[in-house]
Amino acid sequence: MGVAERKSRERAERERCITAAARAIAESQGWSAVTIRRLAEEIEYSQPVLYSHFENRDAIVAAVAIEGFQELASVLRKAARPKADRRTALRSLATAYLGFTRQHPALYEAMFTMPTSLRFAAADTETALRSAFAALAACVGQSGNDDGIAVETFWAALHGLAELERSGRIRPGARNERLAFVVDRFVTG
Amino acid sequence: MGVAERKSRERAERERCITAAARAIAESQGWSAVTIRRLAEEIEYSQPVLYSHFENRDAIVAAVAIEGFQELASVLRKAARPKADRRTALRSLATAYLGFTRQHPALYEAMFTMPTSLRFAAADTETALRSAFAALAACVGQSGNDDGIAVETFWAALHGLAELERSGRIRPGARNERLAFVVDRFVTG
DNA sequence: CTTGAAATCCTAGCACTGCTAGATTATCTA
DNA sequence: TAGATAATCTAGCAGTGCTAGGATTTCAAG
Repeated sequence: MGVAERKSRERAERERCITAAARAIAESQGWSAVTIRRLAEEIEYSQPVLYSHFENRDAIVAAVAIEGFQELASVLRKAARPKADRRTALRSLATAYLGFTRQHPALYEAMFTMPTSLRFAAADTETALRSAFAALAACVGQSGNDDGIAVETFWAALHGLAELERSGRIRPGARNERLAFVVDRFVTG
Repeated sequence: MGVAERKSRERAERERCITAAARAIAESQGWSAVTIRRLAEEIEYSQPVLYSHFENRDAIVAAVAIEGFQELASVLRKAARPKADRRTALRSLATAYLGFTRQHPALYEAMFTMPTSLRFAAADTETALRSAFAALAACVGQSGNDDGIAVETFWAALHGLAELERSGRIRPGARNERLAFVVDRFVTG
């Protein structure tokens, strides 16, 4: 009896629709426009249906964030293809990271700025986050026994640049100079 | 007739109470607990009175953020007292910055994470923000004609560390190592 | 094909939010 | 003391996340 499979497939598809709608609305009108009623209207179901898929609104944001971590990991892996020297490798990585944050600001917001409960979420979060971090670590590497200090710090520098740029606290014109500067600090790592 | 002066003094005092209450509630229960009704109850006035002081809720958050920028500038200025070498100066600055973010997480959140409209706010924001930035620049300095690139990047590194640490994305135990690492990258600036 | 159970879904509503119009009260001037 | 002005409150709107309980559909057994 394939009826159970069909139902579960339809459920999965509907769940995909919910996160897709949430992401689309957030990216075009901000996360405050992502309301349960709006999402329900979008998928053409009543509001309570959403709560059979997600525990609450934050869980929807978290689901989108996990998507984001997976995509970021993929982007970083592609950017970290073995390059000639360390400088161009780091530059490629940093460019990819900052490009991602600029192309998907709402997604990045869901990943880092929004829900404080995300770090306690399902194991998916952990693995997706670790995957993205691993992509960073593979490129930044660790000199001697620094135990990932360099990777964490490099990540923090990129994240800080992304956030300050997004909020308009640093000059957008000097973007490339800052990128070159931060890469320069880390080539001799 | 000092009646007008008294009234304006009382108004200013009440305004101070509002931001103080907002800040206190935010720091103890998060910004989501800072509601207009709650603030009204706190200052023992009805809700509409708040709107004779601030245009909307965001303006209250912005007012708290400005306070934060002023305090951060003060903290950084104190930490940037002329030291022997550049390394200890940078280390003192970074320690002060990260200490501030840890001691006033909600305040820092209002300053950087929360309202996207803050950068367009009153001139007070600009001056307060510039003041804090100047305190950073005075210590980091700029080698040659980099036009503040080093300062912006250093700031971004600190901000990134603060955010990733707050959200539990990097190990809290390695805090000092990261601080030493980032300072190390910038001594030869 | 019909029937009863089970899964599915929707209507209606609660408590809360930011915000505001209009009535009410207090305050000061003449 | 009377009138005008300023200050304040009451009551309510539209919207939010979320949920209980009833209605509907779906499916398996007779």
